[in-house]
Amino acid sequence: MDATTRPTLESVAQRAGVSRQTVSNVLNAPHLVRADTTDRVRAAIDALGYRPSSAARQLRTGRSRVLGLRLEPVHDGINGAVLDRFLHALTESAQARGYRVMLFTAHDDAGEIAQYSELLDTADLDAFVLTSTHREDERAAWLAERDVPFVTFGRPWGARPEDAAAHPWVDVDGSAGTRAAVAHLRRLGHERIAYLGWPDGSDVGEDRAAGWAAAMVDAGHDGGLLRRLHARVPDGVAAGAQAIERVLADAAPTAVVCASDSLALGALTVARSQGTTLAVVGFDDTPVAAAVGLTSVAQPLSEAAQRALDLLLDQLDGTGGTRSREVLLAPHLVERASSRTP
Amino acid sequence: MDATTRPTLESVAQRAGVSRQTVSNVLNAPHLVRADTTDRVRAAIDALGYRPSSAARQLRTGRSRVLGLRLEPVHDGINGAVLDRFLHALTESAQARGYRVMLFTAHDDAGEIAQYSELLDTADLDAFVLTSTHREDERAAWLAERDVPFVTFGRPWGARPEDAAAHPWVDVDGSAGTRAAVAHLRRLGHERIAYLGWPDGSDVGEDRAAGWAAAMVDAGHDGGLLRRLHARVPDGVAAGAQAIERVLADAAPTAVVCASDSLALGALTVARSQGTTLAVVGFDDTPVAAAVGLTSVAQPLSEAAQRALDLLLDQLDGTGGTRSREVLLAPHLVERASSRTP
DNA sequence: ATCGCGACTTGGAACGATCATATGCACAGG
DNA sequence: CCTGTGCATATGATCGTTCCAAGTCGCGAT
Repeated sequence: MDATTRPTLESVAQRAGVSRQTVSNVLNAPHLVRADTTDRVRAAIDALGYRPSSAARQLRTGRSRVLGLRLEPVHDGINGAVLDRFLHALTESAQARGYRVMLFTAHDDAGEIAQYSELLDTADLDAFVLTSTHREDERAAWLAERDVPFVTFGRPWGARPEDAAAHPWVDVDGSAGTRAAVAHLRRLGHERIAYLGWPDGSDVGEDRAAGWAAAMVDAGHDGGLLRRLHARVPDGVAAGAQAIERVLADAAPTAVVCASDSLALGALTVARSQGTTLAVVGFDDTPVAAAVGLTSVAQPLSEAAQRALDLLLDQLDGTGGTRSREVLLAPHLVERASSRTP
Repeated sequence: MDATTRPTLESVAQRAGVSRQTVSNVLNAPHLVRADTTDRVRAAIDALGYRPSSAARQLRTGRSRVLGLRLEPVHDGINGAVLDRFLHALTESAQARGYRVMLFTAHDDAGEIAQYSELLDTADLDAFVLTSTHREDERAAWLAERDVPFVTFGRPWGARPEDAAAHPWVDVDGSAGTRAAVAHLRRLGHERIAYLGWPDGSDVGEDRAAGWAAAMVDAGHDGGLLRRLHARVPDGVAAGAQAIERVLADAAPTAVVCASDSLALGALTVARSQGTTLAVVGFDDTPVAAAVGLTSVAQPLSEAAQRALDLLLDQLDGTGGTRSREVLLAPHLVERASSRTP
């Protein structure tokens, strides 16, 4: 009983009166070991407080049970909270399955790829989780080329249909989110429902805008009015405020659906200061939305993280147990005071 | 040139015409190797694209160059952004020094300690960074007892003076922050400056409140008025709004300093909706503050992370180069539209 | 010419796990 | 009675690095 030395497979084996390999089998291939031997070994493991050294295992197997994720700079803390919650859920799910999350930073995609390369070479990371996918994302191609398991949180955006199945991914259906927002507002009696979205070029933005537009067309609105109800501005509270003022003056909507809580917060501020009864719906259900009573489209981040992990484990262990390699989750609307009857 | 096999010390040594150990020395103890030999070895390393296996190194040395950090659940995304930015800065600094950050989650301090134990045993983590320190924090004692290097982001709060030097820590001087806020407001001509803080029991809260109180006493205000200007409410936007209404009615302040941006946002909302010219100063300079034009006390999070890392490296390598084991950083005020002349 | 010394280099052992292969053993079939 | 089969367990080799003790080399001193 030397308290200073960590127990190893060898010392456990000695105590249980078996060999190294038998102890290893108890842990990694229990079906090979007879029940009574297993019991004796387990007792020895508990008695000594044995825990396997991941360094030794990693050296031998080439696997580390560690996932890599790039921590992006906090551009906008309002929307940044989305990734924060995803990260927390991912860490928790991974931990429950015996995996860890290791962070790294990079200033651009090329830097991220350089980090992949270094982490794979030195730390033997098992897989990566990519966020903020975008058009012509070279990161996915780089990893795929090298047969490194990975999932993206975000669809593979691209013009060609085969891009959609390029690699495993998890995403939230933004279009369904804005559609639900419109449905909610129409149920409350709103008809002229505006949309505050981002400028062209953002695929996520197009997706969210498309849901609103489709729902409005379904409701019988024609193209001319839709164009006047649709503002495209860069993300931000101030931009949202200015945009809603223009749209209010031009098209007199009674409600507005926004591509983000930032834009929605701007709209809400204007509405409240002008005493207007404009109903506002945001997107992402950030803590700010909860704080100011803003109805918002909530992404199921916890589930997204769980599913992303499943997709990874399928590639790593085969223990993920998923059917499809593409997972599109439906968001749900969190109703608060900002959406009321017109 | 076998593309399928990673280069090892051995293959580099062969190519350079030296032995394994010499290559290792070039990397870890360059002073032992003659200059021309070093050059040849370096050339071989570059030619083969050699990168040391951290698993093998870890197995031999018992060090992993990995830091552990508990990712707390996102209680309030407004203030949660503070830890988010700290984490980003920490990851970046660590990466620059050859260290990585590994995450874990836990539901309470006991769970966190269980994770320490497991991570130390299995993954040989080199050190931990603790956040959200509080009174009678058992985590620090557990780690200290086992001689595990760690730093806390947050002072060791405790009654006895010797607690302050219990272990290395980095913190931001909240008291100096609120003091600076009061000074700023007085410079603008404000005299009756209220304070929205948290209920008793939060050491961070007491610290911030103390700065305001001291500055007000310096300005010649007496205890009676101070008590009426000081509200204690749980954190949150709604709580902030209600509290400022009470204080406005009771003590008629022209400005208010808040313990958080959440409280400040509540105060600001009330001020704007009532058309009052109340000046508001928040705390933490979260992205929300920037978004809504709220003057706020900014914590130097990037520097805090850097200093925390230095304190760790001092314990690990001796390469941190710090003098003191306690680092108290001064915050600075970010002035925006919410603070104006009365 | 030999020795000693310092500067540099070398090969073996070790870290703690897993892989591949070998052995012991019980039992059934020829 | 011997052999083949299958299962449970044991043994040796290996992953790639660093530690350790011993080795080689050139060069000036004796």
